Amino acid sequence: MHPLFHYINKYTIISEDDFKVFLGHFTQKKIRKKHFLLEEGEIAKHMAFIVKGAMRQYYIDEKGVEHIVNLYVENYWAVDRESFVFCTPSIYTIDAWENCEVLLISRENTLKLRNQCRAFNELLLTLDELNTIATQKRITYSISFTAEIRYKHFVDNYPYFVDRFPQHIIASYLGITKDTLSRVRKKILKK
Amino acid sequence: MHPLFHYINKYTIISEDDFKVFLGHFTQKKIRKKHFLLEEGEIAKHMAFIVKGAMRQYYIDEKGVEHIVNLYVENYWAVDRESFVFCTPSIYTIDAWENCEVLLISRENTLKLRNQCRAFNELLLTLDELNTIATQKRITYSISFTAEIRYKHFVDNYPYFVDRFPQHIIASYLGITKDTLSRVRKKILKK
DNA sequence: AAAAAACGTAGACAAATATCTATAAAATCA
DNA sequence: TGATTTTATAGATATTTGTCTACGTTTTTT
Repeated sequence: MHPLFHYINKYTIISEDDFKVFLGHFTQKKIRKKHFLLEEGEIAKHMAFIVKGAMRQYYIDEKGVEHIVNLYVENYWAVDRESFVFCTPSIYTIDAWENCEVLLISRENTLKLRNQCRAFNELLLTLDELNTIATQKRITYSISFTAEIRYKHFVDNYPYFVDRFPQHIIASYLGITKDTLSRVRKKILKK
Repeated sequence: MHPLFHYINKYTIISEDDFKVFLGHFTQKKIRKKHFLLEEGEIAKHMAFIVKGAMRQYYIDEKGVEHIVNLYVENYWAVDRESFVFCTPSIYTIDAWENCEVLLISRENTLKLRNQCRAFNELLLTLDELNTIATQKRITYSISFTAEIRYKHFVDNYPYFVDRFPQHIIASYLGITKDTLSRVRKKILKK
């Protein structure tokens, strides 16, 4: 059975027939390590469901420093939502950290599915709801806690990111430098 | 015409009849300044649409320090989404910064409306979409920029918050202390 | 297998931010 | 009006975090 079918059934009920229609709105693609799903300045033409692999989304500042804003692995949706919805040039880059297999859906096709397929609406609602909850938490941690607590929380809640991305990526995701994360880890190990 | 009717029509199309059904799922309430919409440890029973007034949502840490995670004024929805959706005790407090008039909808009634009213689904989808975009931006700024740039960006994008909340609240929202914000402002004025 | 790139850690120092105490002005309350 | 609370700022100092350079290890590429 298709991996996306399993995935959708975690969130809503969909018949096999509806799923065929659903899947018909996606295209398959392989993205090799270090290649781009989205480059800064481009308009995000697709949402990508990650079947296999790992990706990262980052903002590059005036000094050329990358700031990781999102990490993605299997069953995540990778997209700059703002660019995708408003068709504005993205300030983000999304690239493959590992070789990836993704399913792409265009903005046009999301709108079609929203009209045709109840399950897709349910899915979108649920995903945005969960995303809203998760980002709220991330903001709360970011403004309330020290780097040490934020890192501990990250390790507890996202062990699969810790396994697949190096420390400097995780540091950036947490809004600190790799040097600071290295010190934080040293401090934790001493205890 | 009802303020909520205007509001909904910014995001989707709704007939006056449907709006009556819609509105029937809400209850009116006044919340006086410093009174609570939600207290830490409670389960969020309602989403609140703010017709008039201003509210703030904050997390209180072990030291008793308040960390402002959200600010709300007219036409904002105030809620701890996590608590509301999963019926778990909230870690947040939401209180009225000014005397408020709100429209409350229970979890039960949101689910009813989701089944009955296409416009409500559209509205939810759009709101979560916009919220996803806005929080993504907030996270990007939080991990990428200095306090000074974050504050400038805040003033440019949320002048109506600057007008209605004191500096120490805005400082907390930005994840810095009031002292730091005061210095940042001094530095900006010098230029 | 050799070369190159990426990664993690370390130390010295700089910069940003927090903490604490104090004070004065402004807003609110009684 | 007078008293109280809230708000904003300031200075001195402590703490946290960033910057930079260096080095050894691991991983990847050729």
